[in-house]
Amino acid sequence: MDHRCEHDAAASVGLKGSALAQALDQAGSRCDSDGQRLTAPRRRVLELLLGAEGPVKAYDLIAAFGVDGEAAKPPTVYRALEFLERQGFAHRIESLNAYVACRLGADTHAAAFLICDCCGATREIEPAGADVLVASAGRDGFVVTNLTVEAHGLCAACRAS
Amino acid sequence: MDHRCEHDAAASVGLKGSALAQALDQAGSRCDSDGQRLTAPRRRVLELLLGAEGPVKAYDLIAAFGVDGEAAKPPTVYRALEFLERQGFAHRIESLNAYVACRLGADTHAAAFLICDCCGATREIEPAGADVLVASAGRDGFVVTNLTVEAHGLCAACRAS
DNA sequence: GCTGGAAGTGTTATGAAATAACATTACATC
DNA sequence: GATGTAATGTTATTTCATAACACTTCCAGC
Ligand SMILES: [Zn+2]
Ligand SMILES: [Zn+2]
Ligand SMILES: [Zn+2]
Ligand SMILES: [Zn+2]
Repeated sequence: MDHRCEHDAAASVGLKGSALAQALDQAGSRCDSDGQRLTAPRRRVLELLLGAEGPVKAYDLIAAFGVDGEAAKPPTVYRALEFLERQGFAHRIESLNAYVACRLGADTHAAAFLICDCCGATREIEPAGADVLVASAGRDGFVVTNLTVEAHGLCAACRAS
Repeated sequence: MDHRCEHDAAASVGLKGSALAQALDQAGSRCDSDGQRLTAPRRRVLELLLGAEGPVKAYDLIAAFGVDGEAAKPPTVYRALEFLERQGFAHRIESLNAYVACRLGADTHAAAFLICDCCGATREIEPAGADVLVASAGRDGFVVTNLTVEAHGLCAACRAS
């Protein structure tokens, strides 16, 4: 789980400037049409996630929350994260105790991640094979409402070295 | 995640008596042939997991550790859990912060769980579709060493009510 | 059998992650 | 502008997990 090598974490680059503003506006629009409110703290946490280069710990969000360097109170951030997750704007990565902005857009969806245990790079992927599992569960009468897949391993860069 | 209904958690029944003893002996044998040691604390934690009816929290293991009702120290149990997971005798369920004995036997393997958010029943299943995902990751140069799938939803019993 | 190193354990203390509980404020609807 | 709901602010606490270091057990090689 920790970085055990000297590689650049080739994680998805965080959004900046107008790209960031645009992504936030998009989120705002989707909230509007869904009857949801992208309030200030929610927007701020999403901004931090979108701007980050990889998964972010809750307490790092808490520390970075205030524009003036002032920390937030934990519930402020945890509530925002809960909302963002519910709306499909963010995912929690259970095996890291960390959070990422969704990079696949669209609605709430099964989340799948490839997590390099060497450099820490984390990539959200289409959950290939998820339909098979959901169908298999359905045959037993189990209805899946939420599915998470977390694959740990080594990325191409770290394997090469 | 909490029990929100009055159903019996139709979880896998915990092992007792000779079945439990046999399972522990089997684990011991497998450790022997693998050059591993199923020491007393490891064996005790595995015993607690095998005897439980579902996922168990680490601090519940800590509290139940002493046969005389005396609690263990956290590192004792966490180390044992780490070992049991490494050997494939137990799994950590990330989305519950809880641990279960592996019910599929055999070696270390991808773990998949169906978790009923209503009654709490948790079932380990064969990770259908996992091969597809691993193959897909492999095409990108990512080698999966460890895969976890956690599906939340409603079990047949809870859906029926 | 002694011995040296590795693996495992005991113990104390601390750190990290998340939530409970309750007061207060914003917001839409009537 | 009254009313109810959703969201936020704030304090405190709970839950989960690990760091650090001393001590013991085990086994291989002498
Ligand atoms: Zn996503
Ligand atoms: Zn890597
Ligand atoms: Zn298993
Ligand atoms: Zn159920």
